[in-house]
Amino acid sequence: MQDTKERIIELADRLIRTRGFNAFSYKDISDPLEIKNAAVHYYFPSKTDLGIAVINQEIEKLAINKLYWATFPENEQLQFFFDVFYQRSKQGYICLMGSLSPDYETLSAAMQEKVQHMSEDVLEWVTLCLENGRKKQLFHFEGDAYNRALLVVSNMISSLLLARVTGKEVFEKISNQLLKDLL
Amino acid sequence: MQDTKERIIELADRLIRTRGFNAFSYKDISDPLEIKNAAVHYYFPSKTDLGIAVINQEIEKLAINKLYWATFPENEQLQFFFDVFYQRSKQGYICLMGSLSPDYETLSAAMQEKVQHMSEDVLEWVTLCLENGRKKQLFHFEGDAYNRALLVVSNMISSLLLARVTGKEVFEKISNQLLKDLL
DNA sequence: AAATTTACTTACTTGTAGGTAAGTAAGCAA
DNA sequence: TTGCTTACTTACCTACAAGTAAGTAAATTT
Repeated sequence: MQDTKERIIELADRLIRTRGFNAFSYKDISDPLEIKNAAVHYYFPSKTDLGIAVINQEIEKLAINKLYWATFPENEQLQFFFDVFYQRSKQGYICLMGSLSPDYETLSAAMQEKVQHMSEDVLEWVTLCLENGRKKQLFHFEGDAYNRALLVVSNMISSLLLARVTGKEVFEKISNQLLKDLL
Repeated sequence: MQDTKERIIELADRLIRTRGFNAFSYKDISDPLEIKNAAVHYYFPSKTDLGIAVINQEIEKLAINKLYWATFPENEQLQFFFDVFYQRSKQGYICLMGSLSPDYETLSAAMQEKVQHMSEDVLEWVTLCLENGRKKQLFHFEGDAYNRALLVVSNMISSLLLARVTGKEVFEKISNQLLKDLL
């Protein structure tokens, strides 16, 4: 039953996005899955191990998406990217970066490294997407593509945060404004 | 010694910004101040009371700043606003919104309300600042001022988050890009 | 001078956190 | 069929979380 391991990661992912890494316990995982907390420790000896598994899964998901999106023009690629966040906003979830970066100082060195890795991955992809899109005249913006990518990523992260507090319509308002500025 | 109460709020504020609301305990406050944890409960019976006090202080600080800034032209007002965040980024602190919104679902109803209040306050001010600044031709942007304010606030929040993970230079890159787009 | 309030401390409680050691039933491998 | 591995459970531990009840010394009010 490798199934259990995947269900633990799945639930941990949801808990990190909804409550935060420091606000869920092994009990929050073992109870709904109807196993004992020691069973969670069996697969993930420490909470750090579990956190890392969740981040790794996210990094892999991005890698798969990147491959799939690569066949489309850059403006559509960026739209796909936004859609990932849009789906999350509808569920009331935030993204891993938005959840883990506030807790950054409380995370183990190993988790901090993974969080860094993930953010670099995302920023690198958005930078390339914007850069290539501009060359093809699909995007129009001034300045360094990396700086523009920072703006895009930054807005994705915190529009999910704001959406939770001030209402879900906020996400669409921010992403529409962002796109208008770029196209 | 009303002093103790203020020092508790001060330290709680720092802990919320550095570690997160769910990642500090009364011990983290009582130890450095060399008092007992019950002394913290004396001033703030529950953790929620303490959280609310911290948010209230922030709302008051903004109110004072708003009054002071009002005598300046809007582009300078916005620069002052950015500077508040810039100072935080240099300290490695994040803002209250960036810290409390990921934990939003785990907060008491009373704290959730306060967080909402704070975010509405900030958004209202930035919206007015942008709107008035545009009328005076100090800002140049397309679309609704509120949507643009969302973008500005959203970037302030998450540039502090990103700065923590990918380096402090990120804050300046984002805010410079933002200002360039507006001026 | 007596009563009350302020600003705490002492000493506790209950609950839960993350984690571990030892056991076990079922499956598979030699 | 014996032994090893997998996938857990049982039963526990230590640490600490938030919170409280009762006490107290000093200051303030009446």
